[in-house]
Parts: sequence; C-alpha cells; structure tokens
Amino acid sequence: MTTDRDALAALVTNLKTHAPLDRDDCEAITALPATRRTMEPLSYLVREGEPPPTHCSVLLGGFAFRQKLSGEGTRQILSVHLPGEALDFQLLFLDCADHNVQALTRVELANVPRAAIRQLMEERPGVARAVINKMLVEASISREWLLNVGRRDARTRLAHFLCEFALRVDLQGVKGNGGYELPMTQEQIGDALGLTSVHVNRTLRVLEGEGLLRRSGRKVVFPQWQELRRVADFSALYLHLANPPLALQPVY
Amino acid sequence: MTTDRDALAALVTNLKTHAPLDRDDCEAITALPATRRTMEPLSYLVREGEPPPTHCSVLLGGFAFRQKLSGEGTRQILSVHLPGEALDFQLLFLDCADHNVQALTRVELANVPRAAIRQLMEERPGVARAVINKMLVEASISREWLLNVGRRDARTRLAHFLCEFALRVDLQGVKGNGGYELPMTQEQIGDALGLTSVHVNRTLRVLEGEGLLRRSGRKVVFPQWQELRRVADFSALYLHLANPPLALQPVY
DNA sequence: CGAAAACTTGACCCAACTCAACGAACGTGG
DNA sequence: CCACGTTCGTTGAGTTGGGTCAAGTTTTCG
Repeated sequence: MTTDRDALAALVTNLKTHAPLDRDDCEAITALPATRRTMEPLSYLVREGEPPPTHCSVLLGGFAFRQKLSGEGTRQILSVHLPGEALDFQLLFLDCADHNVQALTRVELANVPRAAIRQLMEERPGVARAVINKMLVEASISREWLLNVGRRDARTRLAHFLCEFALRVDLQGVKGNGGYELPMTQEQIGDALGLTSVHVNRTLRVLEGEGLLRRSGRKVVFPQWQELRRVADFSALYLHLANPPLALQPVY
Repeated sequence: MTTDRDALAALVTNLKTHAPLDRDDCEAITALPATRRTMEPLSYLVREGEPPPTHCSVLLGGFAFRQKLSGEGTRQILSVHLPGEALDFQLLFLDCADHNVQALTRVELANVPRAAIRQLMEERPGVARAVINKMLVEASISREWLLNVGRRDARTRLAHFLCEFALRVDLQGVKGNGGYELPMTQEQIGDALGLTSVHVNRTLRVLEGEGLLRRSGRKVVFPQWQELRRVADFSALYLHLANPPLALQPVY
C-alpha cells in the first residue's frame, strides 16, 4: 500500500491549507486504507437522492464538480474541485445526497472507507478539526458564490470566478508557469455562474478586449492580475487560507 | 440558571431535527453556561473580517439573517434563521468571519461560550455529530439557494423561498394557525433572491393573482400548498429532515 | 398626529437570453 | 494519416425578464 500512502499525502497538504495538523495526524491520515480508481469525464461519483457512497473519494488527479438540476432541467454547478481535495466531506454525516458530484475531466481517485474517516475523527481531534474546517471553508465558498451569482453583473462575476480558480490552482501547485488551463467548457462556466454559454463567450471577449485576460484554447493568462482582482471585487478572505499566500500576487 | 436551561431546550429541539441526540447529550447541552441578551433589529451579531465572537448566539426569539456586501454596496442575504437555531456554527472553528450576521427583528439570544461548545463536542461524539450535521444542512441549504438564484426565474424563485420558509417555520412550531408572518421587507426578500424590491412586489402579486398566495400585511397564507410546491420546484430533500414530516403537507 | 419606512404602480431601459448559423478543434475508426 | 462526425466556440439579430427611476399610497410607530 505504499503507493496509496503517497496518494493521500495530497489530501494532507490540502487539509493543511486551512488547519494545522501535527505529525501524528498526518501519519494517521496517510495510513488510511485507500484504493485507486480512474474515472472518465462526466462519470457520476455521487447521485442526488441516493445514500452517499460508503467510500469517500479523494481527488488525486483531474477535476470534479458538484451540480444540481432544477425541475426544468437547467443545471447549476455548485463548486469545482482540484487535486488533493476530498469530495465527500459535505455528505460525510448525512444519509442522503442532496446534490450530484461528477468528474469534470478524467480523474484519478483514492477511495477511503467513510467509516474509517469518521472513526479517525473521533480518535484524533486534530483530524476532526481539519475535516470540519474544510467543510466550513467549502460552505464559505458557496456563500461567496451566492453573492457572486445573486448580486454581481456578468463581467464581475466571471472575473471573480477566474480569480478564485487561479488562486486555488496556484495553491495546489497545479499551474503550469504563466497561466493555467481552464478544465471547463464555456457552457460549464455558464452553469457555474448562472449565465448562458453565449454570454460567457461574449464576456470572456470583453475581458480579453480590456487586456485583463489572454487566451489560447482553454489556457488563460492574466497580464494585469491586480487590476483583474479589482474588477472582480475579489478578496481572498472567504477562502480562509491559513498562511496568507504570496500567491495572492501571482505574476502571470 | 434554571431559566437558561430552559432556554437551550430550543436548541436541543432544533438539533434533533437533523440528528439523534441521547438523553445525556441533551442534558449536557441544556447545562451549557448561557446568558441572555436582547438586541434590536439590524444589530450586528457578527461582522465580516473580524474574529468570530467568543460567545456563540442561540436564537431564542425573533429572526436573524446572514449577509454579504459586494464592492458596489449591493447586498446578498445568505440565509434566514429561526428561533432555536444557533447562529455561529458556520464560524465555530474559523479565525475570521467571512460574512455578517444581523438581527432581522428584535431578537432574544442565549450566549454560550465558544470554548464550552467546542469542548462538549470533543467529550460527546453525539453532540459533535449533531453540530456537524447542522453545519452540513446549512451548507446544503446554501447550495439550494445557489440553484434557486442561479437558475430559476423570479416567480419560481420566490415561490421556492416561500415554501422553504413555510416549512421551516412550521417545523419550529413558530407559525400561527392558517399561515405565517413574513418577518422581512420586500427589499430584504429581494436581497435574498437576487431581485429588486420592485420585482419582488410584482412577483408576489403574480402569485397572488394565480391564487397561490393570499396576503394581508406581511401575513401570508397558501390556499393551494401542493400547487405552490409544484410551481416552486420545491423538494424538501435538501433540508435533510430526520423525521419525514407531515409538515410537508401543511393545511393552510 | 406626523414623519419615516414600506409598499404599489407606471413608463422606460438594458443586460442577458434565445435562436440560428457557421467555423474550429478534436477524437475515432477506417 | 486522413475523413468525418461531434463537440465546442464564435458571431449576429432580435427578444425579454427584470432593472431603474420616479411618483404616489399605505402602514407603522414614536
């Protein structure tokens, strides 16, 4: 299981972003039983209305997202997840999934038994604390998204989304130098922002025209990061980062 | 402190809505040290950017809400809270408040030291479980709000909001018979739904015109509850209610 | 009883949506 | 390695849901 120990190291790193973990806590987490799994884009990892899976998924590679559908079939994307993140904390203690979780790209997952995580939380307050913090930070992010979707116009909204993603990608060290690859179609971005894909397209071009953004394919670069942040009304407060990051001023 | 023991009984009842609590857990909660406080409408209980208060507030009477402001000064209401609910769980383990909490009406509060709650959670897994469940259910509600604001039109959105509120009021037993009193101005409803007060007004009248709603002052009655639910695209799944409520079919 | 806050209503406007067509990129199988 | 279907992105033209502004009217409350 050596490989899997390494696997969960990404989770430890991620948890440390929001809470301290001592040596033993880290050890205990990496020692959790885990098996690997690969899944294709758009595979469902959790389905609304069903009991949550008995095994929690930790993203080792690729991206995933949460989603709900309205009665009319329109979709709202609720969050996007990066490598290192656990996908099931929001359902860890609930009996019924209230939303869907899907792979965005092809994903590499580590599967950890739900019971093992819950037990570890009882045994180790530090682990409990870290998991709870992660739950709370995710809740904080969805509050910010609610503000974003409810009260900001398309340009600000999109810019805000790009800032958040840039920062999170940066923190996970996923980025290639000089920018990052958006793993989403414009339709998916629209579903995350409460916009149509057509309007996302136009708004991207507006930002591009203003010089706040350069694109080639899905690769985006931000030539004026600080100005973009200003336009986006972006403050990283809601991400509750433990160590105030230099990353707040990435030089793209 | 007998009065205060009684006070926290409301919290126990509320926590039981989403998780089981054994006798000792309940005892332990009601035995928490608590002091009472009354606050005027619009008083701030938590301020964004500041460390969370050392004492958690439990709503004994009246209503409260969470809120964030955009850089342009527009406001998004993130949630509304009823008597019996604890207001600080979302910040219980975080170092910095990411949103504001305000009294909606005049409120009666019980103040419980943060540390005492955290300690009780370590000592009693049942209590920890209940508190975590409440955190997760609140997160689930904000996901549903995100769907509501992002993807539903004004009529559906407003109807959904009214359904949720009706149901929660019903569960807390706050309702007077035959309907309930909305403790919010139309402007506040707008800020919760990402609409303007003018459009809330018009949309209320549309629902009224359709016979889905009757109003006098802020008192609302639903003559066709089932039909309203259908129009609202409302399913109570996301509220994660422990005991599938008759309340789902209140006869107003 | 009077002032302030909340609610209504009308006229007009615009940000974002819809529909539709086309071009570019991409994966797949022959 | 190319042909080709499919998904994704781009663009234009026209529409509309909800916003803005502004002027009453009603309710609330000191």
